[in-house]
Amino acid sequence: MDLDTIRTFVVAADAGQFQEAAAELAVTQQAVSKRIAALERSLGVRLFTRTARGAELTIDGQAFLPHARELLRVAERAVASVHTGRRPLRVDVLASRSAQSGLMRGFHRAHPEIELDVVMLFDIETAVAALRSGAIDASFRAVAVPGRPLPEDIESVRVLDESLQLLTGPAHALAGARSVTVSQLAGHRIWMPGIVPGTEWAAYYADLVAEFGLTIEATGPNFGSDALLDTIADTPALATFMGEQTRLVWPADHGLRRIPVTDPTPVYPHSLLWHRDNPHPALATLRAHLATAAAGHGAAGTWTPGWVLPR
Amino acid sequence: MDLDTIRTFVVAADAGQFQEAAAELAVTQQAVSKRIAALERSLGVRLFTRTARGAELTIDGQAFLPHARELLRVAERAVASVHTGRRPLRVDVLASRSAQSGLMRGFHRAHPEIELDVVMLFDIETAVAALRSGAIDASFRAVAVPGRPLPEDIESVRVLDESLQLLTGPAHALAGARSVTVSQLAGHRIWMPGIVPGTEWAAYYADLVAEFGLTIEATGPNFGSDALLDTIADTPALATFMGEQTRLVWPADHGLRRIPVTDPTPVYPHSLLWHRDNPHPALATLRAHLATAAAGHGAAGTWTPGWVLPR
DNA sequence: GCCCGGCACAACCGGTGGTTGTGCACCTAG
DNA sequence: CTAGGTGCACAACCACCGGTTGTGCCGGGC
Repeated sequence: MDLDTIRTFVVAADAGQFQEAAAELAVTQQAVSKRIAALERSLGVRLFTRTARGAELTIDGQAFLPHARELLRVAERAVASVHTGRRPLRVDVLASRSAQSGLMRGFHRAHPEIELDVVMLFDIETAVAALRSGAIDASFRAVAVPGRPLPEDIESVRVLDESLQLLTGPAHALAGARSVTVSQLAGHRIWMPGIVPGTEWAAYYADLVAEFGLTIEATGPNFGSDALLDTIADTPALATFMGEQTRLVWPADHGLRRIPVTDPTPVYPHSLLWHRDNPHPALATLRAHLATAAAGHGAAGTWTPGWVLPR
Repeated sequence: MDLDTIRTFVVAADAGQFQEAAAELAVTQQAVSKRIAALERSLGVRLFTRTARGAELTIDGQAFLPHARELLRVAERAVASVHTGRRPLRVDVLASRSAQSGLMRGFHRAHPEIELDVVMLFDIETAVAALRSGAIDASFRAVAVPGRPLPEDIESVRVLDESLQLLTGPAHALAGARSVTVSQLAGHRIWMPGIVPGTEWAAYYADLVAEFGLTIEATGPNFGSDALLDTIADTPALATFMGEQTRLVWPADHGLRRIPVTDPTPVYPHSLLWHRDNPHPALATLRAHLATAAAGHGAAGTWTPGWVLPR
């Protein structure tokens, strides 16, 4: 199916005749006739009834028309999404089910008129490069990693502290606990496949390990969260960390437990990053929205790495 | 832009390599390569970075991907809309801004999961034929026109009584009235272009004229509601009837007045029609919805033609 | 360093989709 | 009733798009 054909259908439906549609599309009447005939053949229904003074929509044609218009609208938005200049606000998040996506959903609910595109970059270095090049407009990252200060043309504001929770299977030694302290975790194996050395999240967990003497294993390839949850559910000796706001997709609950961690509660500090000179009008709206929506975090009894800037 | 190309892009993005995408699409790797290259050329951006073990999305590619998926979803729905068997519920309404559209909007709000297609047929005869052929699933019409009884396989229920209002320009003699009685309208010219003899709405207005001695002119071609409103606004001697729930689109208010009519208030009786044997599951939902939403009409002091069945 | 996996380029070819030319049906005016 | 005009469809022709096969190049891994 070809969008030119769809457009031809819409123009012909609006014009009420093929002749005029052909003129508008700068092709011959015969070409319009053939396009419509091909579309009708591929759909298996008649879209127009041909009359002596034009062509009018059949019932099927009337039903199809709004869908055809929608198709053209979506196509236009798709093209605009990669068109430099007045494109949707492009935001980099950690993962599609992370707390950051929750923030973006909240922003979308508050400003449904603002077009958004969400991408997921590798690490803060990639994100900063993308911000500077204009490839993205904003990024959620943990900032101020030692040895990797933000360039001065990149600004940031801390928008959300997310508590970490322990995720275990039903047979894990701590599965029955209402909550666990960090010191209780020493000696337990915590498995976090997919941690890549050199990234800002690796730095976060490295600090967590160093400060509290935890055992975090990053071994094995990351086969996705499904495989991770599968293994956690079936392996009594393994647990993992997960943000409290992470939305798990777990068809039948395999007995997974989400257990709060205390004394102190490790929190992951999400900051919004943007380029000082980014002119996208929606960026200011996003910043304003997050400024209001992000209150009430950073409580006592929590832990972040020492390099995290105060709020 | 070709939807096959879009599908190729999505499959390649999911697969992470052209080779596998080609196998899934049953074409050669070279064909995929050419399709992607053509898409990139037409969009003016690079969508994939080619690596030694496949192709991964660029930032632009990541931004484009959800739009591409949406495009395929919309295309699928478009095809389904004309596909016999498990297609959206297809409802015939009088006009896109009529009270019936309001009912359908309410239904859609109550049941957003039900797919709807709205068409506008010529008159009740066409609608009944379309109901019997299965081309539509339901129709809003005024029923029981003399000499045109419903076939026994078509069922109906009265769902909404809509009061008529007088619409005048600012210079009309009645423009200042808070309300007018039907008898006051005698002698005034009421203009309703587009009334086609033989239709059920023509029968309604014919009865209205006969009963109260009004003057309704149906002269002149119907150039659409914009042209009608334009003329009404500028012509002191002309007024027209309009349903109280009709949504007017009138950029800058040209001083149009909507004046209630009383003693009695003419109301247009909207009934829902459907075929006795129509198996569409959403049809029962629509009937149930309208049964609850349609209460509180049919008040005293209103008028309908004698042939209208009691509620 | 060699092999292998994966993408791109080249050459070739068939079919799709455009054009011009023409016929036919229907409406309308005289 | 007929003649003319309008508008769509069919036929023939042709160019180019989009597929194939064949091959080269690049990068990673044993």
